[in-house]
Amino acid sequence: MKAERAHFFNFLKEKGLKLTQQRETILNAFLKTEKHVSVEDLYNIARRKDSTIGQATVFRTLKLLAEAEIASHVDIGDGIRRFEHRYNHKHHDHLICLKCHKVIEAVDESIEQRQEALCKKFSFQPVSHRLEIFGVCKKCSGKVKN
Amino acid sequence: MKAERAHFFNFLKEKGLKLTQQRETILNAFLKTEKHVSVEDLYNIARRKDSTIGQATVFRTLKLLAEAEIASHVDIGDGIRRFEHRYNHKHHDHLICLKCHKVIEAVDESIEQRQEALCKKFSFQPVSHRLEIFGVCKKCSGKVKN
DNA sequence: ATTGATATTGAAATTCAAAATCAAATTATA
DNA sequence: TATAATTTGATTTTGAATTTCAATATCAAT
Repeated sequence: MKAERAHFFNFLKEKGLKLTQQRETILNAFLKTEKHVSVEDLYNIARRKDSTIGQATVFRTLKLLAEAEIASHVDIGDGIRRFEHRYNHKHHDHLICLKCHKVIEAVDESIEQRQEALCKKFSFQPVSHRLEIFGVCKKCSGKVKN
Repeated sequence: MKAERAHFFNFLKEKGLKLTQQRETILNAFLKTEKHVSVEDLYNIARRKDSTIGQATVFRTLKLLAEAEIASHVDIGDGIRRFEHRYNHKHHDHLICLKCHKVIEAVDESIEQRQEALCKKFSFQPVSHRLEIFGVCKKCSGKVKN
């Protein structure tokens, strides 16, 4: 978490951008949560530290965090853009529960390898990828109804 | 294509819905194109057959086609919902070119199998999944610039 | 073919997240 | 601390998705 902060401060400096209280507050809030947050989610969290922070600033700071490769987008299929930690986090796939909306992060090396092979087959140079599996998690499949 | 039409007509009947000229025109237009179309794309295509058709009807008909499992959603990452053929089409992954936006459809059985295994590991019951690989296609990577 | 109950249509309005605007406030550098 | 540049937050705007509603079309039963 120290490293992310240093990385972000450096990123700002290199871009000629300024380190503001708001950006720091928002970064800290983002780093502290392990959830997949939307702009609004993080806005509500950050506001607890500084009630004057605006949605627009959260929106813009998340964009910067994505540029700085500290955050990345996640789409869990509900049309709302969410963000997750990226800095020093390995790529992973998502298992998304359709009932409780929990998101499980999973890695499978052999899937990754097969993807590479698939790309080679089409002479396609992969830049990024995403795998989302929608279904019912263990907890929810135990329940009788809903 | 005959089969899809029969399937859709049957779907409508079972739901107590009506077969209208517009729905038929839109279905035909959808079946004829092999592209990944947005509502607007299909609206423009369908309008060539019947200039009085409205966007809302195309929107609603595509929704019905998705319910009837004739169409399914594709998200190529630009925030616009597109649709592709689903009826009697096997599940496939997408290789999406970031430069020319071409979409390659690919299937890899071993990836599918590994996904199943991954779900088992988490006692997760998969319902659907999607794999999108973003990168540069063969054609575009040959070019010197852009 | 006609009827009548019900579904559908298209134009327009609404919704809602994402993005842009702008005057006032803040920051970094000299 | 003065200055130039960036940032902020309230607000507005955008644009795709979705809904509304009065007029129209469909279809099963006459």
